[in-house]
Amino acid sequence: MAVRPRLTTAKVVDAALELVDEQGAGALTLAAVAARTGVATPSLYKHVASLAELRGHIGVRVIEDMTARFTEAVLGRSGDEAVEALMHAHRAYAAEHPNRYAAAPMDPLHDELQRAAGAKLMDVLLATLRSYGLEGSDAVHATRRLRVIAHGFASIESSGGFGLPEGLDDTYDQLVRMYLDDLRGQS
Amino acid sequence: MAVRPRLTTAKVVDAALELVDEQGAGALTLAAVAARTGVATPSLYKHVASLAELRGHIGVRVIEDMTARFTEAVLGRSGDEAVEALMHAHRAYAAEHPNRYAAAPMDPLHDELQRAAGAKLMDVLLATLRSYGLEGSDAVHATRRLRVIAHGFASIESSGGFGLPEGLDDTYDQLVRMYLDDLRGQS
DNA sequence: GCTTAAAAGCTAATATTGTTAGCCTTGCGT
DNA sequence: ACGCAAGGCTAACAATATTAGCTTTTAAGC
Repeated sequence: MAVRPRLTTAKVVDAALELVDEQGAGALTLAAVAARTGVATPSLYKHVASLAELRGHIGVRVIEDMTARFTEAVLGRSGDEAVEALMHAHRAYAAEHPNRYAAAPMDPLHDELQRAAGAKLMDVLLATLRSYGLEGSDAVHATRRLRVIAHGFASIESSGGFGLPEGLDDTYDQLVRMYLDDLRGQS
Repeated sequence: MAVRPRLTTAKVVDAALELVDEQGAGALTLAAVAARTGVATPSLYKHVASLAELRGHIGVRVIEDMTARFTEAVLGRSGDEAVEALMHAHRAYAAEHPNRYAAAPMDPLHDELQRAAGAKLMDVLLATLRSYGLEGSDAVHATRRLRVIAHGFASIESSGGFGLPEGLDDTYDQLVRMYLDDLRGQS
């Protein structure tokens, strides 16, 4: 055989994400990833310690992707405009990759990679709220409220929990406005 | 008479829920349920069509439980008081059974049982908002916003996604107040 | 009271998956 | 040129979901 294009952990995660996007988290199996990467199943263990660890990598990747998207959305904006852009970027990501979003765990606390990725995401949220001049625990609470709304909506929408998608844009706009009003009133 | 304590679908679901509560959704296996019910694994198929169907039953049960709790919480109250009671009941249920809550799907659309259970839950939400005099799509949007907040918070809290639990009561109170203010302002 | 048929259990068997062990080859560093 | 580690492979094992078919119990009808 010629020079084989060697596999890497990143490529394994790529294939796994494709699989999840296309067929849902339940279809994430080492056998399927192996088939997609053109390799025998046990060979994957040279790049990934276990299926559980692969899931962890997926979580990290999703958080990193979201961080990148949110950062881009927020660049050059501040105040309400930035918060709106951030929240719409959140919804857009979940809408583009519903299975992936549903698969990513909300508790990135299992290993150091996840913790670090989660911390970076949190930094973007905090920075986005910076112009509101929130201090200490006020900033923490405001960040949590933002997460609750963005994740709550994305979670329900991406799993089809709203039933008919009719008027969902309006619902989300109302949520964004509610949050902004609250930020203002809280002062 | 109960010459022999026969197994029933409900008892299988009971055992499955215990298992999920104690060891998480990942530990839900037919073998484990069989062990807990004192029966050989294949015998479970006399009461449940498949593991997937068992998961569906679990979803229905969770929705029914929540409906009962919410109904009780809301009885004899109206307006802001009712909404507060409902939202706190939601959080309490998820906090008492975090694994179960995380395991229950947000899209009860797979079979008729799930759809019916979901509709009943929705009826309670709509009834709770009745005293605000919302009509048509306004009521739909208000219900959705309520779900987003309650589920978003419960989802993150039950999976440990908030990190330190410090001040979570305050965060939730702020969310409840934000929603009530929004309901008022929307009028 | 006896018969019988379905309900509910069991064992055996199969396919799929995660995982480990051990071998073989390739290509890079020296 | 050569050795060795990285990265692939096959074989093997345990656990699981699921199916098939047998046996026993239960309850109902006569």
